Amino acid sequence: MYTFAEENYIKAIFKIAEREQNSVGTNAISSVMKTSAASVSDMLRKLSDKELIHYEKYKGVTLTTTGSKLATQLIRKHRLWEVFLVDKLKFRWDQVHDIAEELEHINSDELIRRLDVFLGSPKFDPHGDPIPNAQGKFTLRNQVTLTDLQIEQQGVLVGVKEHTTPFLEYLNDLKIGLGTHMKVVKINAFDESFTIIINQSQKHNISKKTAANLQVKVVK
Amino acid sequence: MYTFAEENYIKAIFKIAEREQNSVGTNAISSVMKTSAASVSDMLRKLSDKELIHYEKYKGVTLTTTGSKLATQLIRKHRLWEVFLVDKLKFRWDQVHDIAEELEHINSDELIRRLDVFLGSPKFDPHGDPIPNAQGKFTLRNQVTLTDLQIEQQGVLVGVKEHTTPFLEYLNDLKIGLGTHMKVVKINAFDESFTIIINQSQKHNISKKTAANLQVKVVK
DNA sequence: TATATAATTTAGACAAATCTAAAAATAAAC
DNA sequence: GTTTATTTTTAGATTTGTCTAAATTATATA
Repeated sequence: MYTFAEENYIKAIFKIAEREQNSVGTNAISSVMKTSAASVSDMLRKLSDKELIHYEKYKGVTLTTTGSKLATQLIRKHRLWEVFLVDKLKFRWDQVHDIAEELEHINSDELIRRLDVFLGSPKFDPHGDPIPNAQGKFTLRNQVTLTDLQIEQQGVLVGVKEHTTPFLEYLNDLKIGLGTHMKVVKINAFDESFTIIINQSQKHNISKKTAANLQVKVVK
Repeated sequence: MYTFAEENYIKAIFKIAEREQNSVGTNAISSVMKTSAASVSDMLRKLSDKELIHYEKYKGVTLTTTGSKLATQLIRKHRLWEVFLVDKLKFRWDQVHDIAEELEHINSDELIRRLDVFLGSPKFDPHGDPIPNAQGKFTLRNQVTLTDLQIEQQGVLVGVKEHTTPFLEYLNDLKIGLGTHMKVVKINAFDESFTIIINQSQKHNISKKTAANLQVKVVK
């Protein structure tokens, strides 16, 4: 079995590799893990010894098949626990990340199998992120970020890229949540901010940065 | 906050102190924790520095108020999670101890508060052990071990002292569980074993050791 | 009570995960 | 294509939790 630290490194590597296509560098990991580059170097040697990553000094790393499976199973556990916390324990979506971060390290395949059944085998978590199945396969979905929409185009919020409490609380304040209908009515040349109408009623002005973190399914 | 190791030591000390009245010795702890006495000595110094235990070298330890609160909260968490695993995820009572042993270290008061509500604020866990409330108070119950019963006396199983899988599986095989009615029909002089009738039908012979691990509420 | 036995602590070591400071390798700039 | 800057690794320490072996203290026995 793996330590919490090892599991967290593998998750970090997976996440970085998801956006940057090529191999993952030490600095990128140290920034995600909030540790020194030296600590990362030490850990990479260990992860390589355990055959979770392919590692060549100074060349960055990629996950092995084993490492990749571990990462998707951790993500599966994290997201299933988030569904439990929101659906069953009635937490808000902005409260669940840190608790799930601990719960994902609980070690029992049977537990996750049963939790999945108990929750009705959900395909997406409370932030709209897909939950990989037991084989590590993610459900794909047609989605774009709000910034991809033109004026007068409309979408339904299906996900958020950023999971931090401040961002989610900001969306709560705006009464924006998964399922919220949004129509772009103006893109402001000066600061590239978006003026949107949510659920055919409330008008809001949101920054480009905010819009870039909203994933929507286009509707006509 | 405390490390897993520290929490496990505090739980061990609490459990030993529960049965032995006086202060708890290093060897007793090392035997429960399956570590060397030397490791225990090291840890006792740390726990004492953190004011979780009263410690005088060579004199054994007792929990401070802080230590005692920590112990009961860990027990509360452990037992609530066991209820979740059995009631909601449909695990058997012999499968839940090890998983709860991990879950009890998850750190969120709000999580436990909500879990308790979700489960309907249960007062006993799947093994019949009382669940301390948020203030650390245990519900008491009139109970004796089966060995305290005389011939022809009857009881209902309300708890088991031993939580190991082999013991609980043995009880499963005998169709003995919480709520099972049992009547002592014979105490065998030779090996002190008990002959009992369960649920007015099946007759079983169980060892004194087994009987001593069954907690019953006397019925007439 | 003196001595043997048991319990406990100390000494010294090790693995895991981290750090800072310094060295080495790679990439960027001129 | 050197030189400079950046990235990465190594060296040497530290903390936590553990170990074995040796020393010390307490308890039991004769």
